[in-house]
Amino acid sequence: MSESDEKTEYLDFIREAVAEDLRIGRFKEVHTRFPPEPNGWLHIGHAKALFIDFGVAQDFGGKCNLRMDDTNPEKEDMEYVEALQKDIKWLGFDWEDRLFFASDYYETLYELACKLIRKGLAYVDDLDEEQIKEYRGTNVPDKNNITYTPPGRDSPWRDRAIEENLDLFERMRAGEFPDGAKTLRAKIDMAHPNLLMRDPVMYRIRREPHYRTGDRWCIYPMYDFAHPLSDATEGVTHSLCSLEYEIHRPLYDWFVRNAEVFPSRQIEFARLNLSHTVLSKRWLLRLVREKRVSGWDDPRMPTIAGMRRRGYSAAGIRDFLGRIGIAKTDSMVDIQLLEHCIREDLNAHARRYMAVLNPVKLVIENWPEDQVEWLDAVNNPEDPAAGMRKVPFSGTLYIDRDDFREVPPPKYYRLYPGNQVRLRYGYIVTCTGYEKDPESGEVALIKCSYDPATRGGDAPDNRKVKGTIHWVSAEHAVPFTGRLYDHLFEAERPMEVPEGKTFLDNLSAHSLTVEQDAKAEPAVADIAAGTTVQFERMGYFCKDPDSTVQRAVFNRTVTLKDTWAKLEKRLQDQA
RNA sequence: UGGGACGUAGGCAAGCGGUAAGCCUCCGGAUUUUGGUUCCGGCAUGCGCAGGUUCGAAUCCUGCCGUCCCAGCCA
Repeated sequence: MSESDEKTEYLDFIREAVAEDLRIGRFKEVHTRFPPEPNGWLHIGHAKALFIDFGVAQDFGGKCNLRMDDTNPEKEDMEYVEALQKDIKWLGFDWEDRLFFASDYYETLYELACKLIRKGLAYVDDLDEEQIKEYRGTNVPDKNNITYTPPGRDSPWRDRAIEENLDLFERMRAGEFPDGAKTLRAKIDMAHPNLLMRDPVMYRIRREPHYRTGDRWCIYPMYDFAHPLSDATEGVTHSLCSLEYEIHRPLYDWFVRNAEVFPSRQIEFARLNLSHTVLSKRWLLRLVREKRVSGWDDPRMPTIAGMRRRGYSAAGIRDFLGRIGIAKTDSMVDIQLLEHCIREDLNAHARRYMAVLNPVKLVIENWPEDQVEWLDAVNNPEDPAAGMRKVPFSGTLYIDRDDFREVPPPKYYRLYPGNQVRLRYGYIVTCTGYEKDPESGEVALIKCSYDPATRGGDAPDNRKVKGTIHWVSAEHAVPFTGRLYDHLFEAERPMEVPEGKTFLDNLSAHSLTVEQDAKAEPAVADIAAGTTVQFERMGYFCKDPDSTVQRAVFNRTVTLKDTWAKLEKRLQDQA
């Protein structure tokens, strides 16, 4: 940025705060972290956090760590650690050699807990779960049966001697007490208006093997204690997290201050909500467990793995993340913005091919018998460097059923009896008739005549041909399965359901349509799994790993914008 | 109820006392061998509401209303 720039570049509120911290010398550098718990797959909501954590560090010349926030042995697994890394890497974020685990800090954390005990700021409590809740003074109904929050009461064990606490805590670690028998609590203020400050639990006893530390520990630190101190041991300057942790900040600061560690600053932003889907591990897990989708990487899932399989590009996702902004307002982003970003990226980079999803045969009656012509086709009109390819043309083709009508609706300018249309890169043809299957009543065959002077699609006489449709030569066609995906939920906000219903009732009935009989031009056979291409006029498609040598499977990533479909619907609604 | 936050267009989101950026959606129109792309144009006399301060308020003050979050030995 030159100094002559009148307008300073816009900084979101986090970058503004970070810049200020640097300016006043609160920190000398910027160091952030992305702290997932390895108990689920990464979704687009996490990607927003990733984008902020890594983005802020990068913008200020700092670093961002990847830290597995694994302090709960009941839910975490190495499988997730690996999946998480794969997805983060794929999205384009690089933590270099800084992959850390909160579980590596258990010893440090234990020492810090002892330090707090020695300072008289933590104690071993014998109260059980129910009692702790009761003493905390929450959810108490008053005489009018309205719940209110009276001040809590001190635990009878709150004033144990320091030596006794130290001894008990050591014995907790040594495994002398059964699960849940004792906890270590911070001694703060049982009358604090913020319930989190009413002597929060720091350690619980859980005899559960941890995926990394095995059975070395039977006590595990709680998030509120472990997180600020993990940040501190990594020298994290800015601990960025979502809004629901705002209320935890006083606690975060309390631990930092009293444990006398590096003073990381927590800043909260609004998490992402996306229309027509759900973004919570709990609900996504339920979709998987109840087999409403094929797995965490089902192309309909808002997981990164799902989007990758669907054909979304990392660049498109990153573009989206950059456009939604960062603020503290609870908001819900229209999924159409995501789709727009994906289309924009794919439009520039995806190769074009011709493929027919729902084929109907078209015969050119005046085509020389058995003749095949290999015509030139552009690979990507947005990118001349992508070059050209040859496409075989013959007298028997497939076209999409939707490109022919027995009686055309208003404004329809594709094929219908008497009308002419251009076969892309091929010839201009005129529909001379059609045949129907007597059983089904479906159109079985479309007859056309072609104009030999229009090879390649040009009209030498400059006649106006409004429609251009795609096609596939029948004898050269490569069969494939098309999986057409749509929004998982029809409702914009799937979680908003009437009494007695659940979000599962909002699941869309047509989030997946399978086309078993699709046909593509021969070049499609060479596409590698995982590659996203455009099937002209139909949309972007990604070759699925389920593909076999005999049969390719393509997932529809996203449709092209379809002005005609919109127009037709409007005309139908009017009628 | 107590505590913590947030309200600018259909959806996001700038704005930081000088007269409402931008993006998506939507609606027009031009170009087009993808009804795609691209390009032009339209879309808040108004910033949750009501008062107040000021020459001037989305920005400052007061009061109200609405929405979200917390009340796990989850993170």
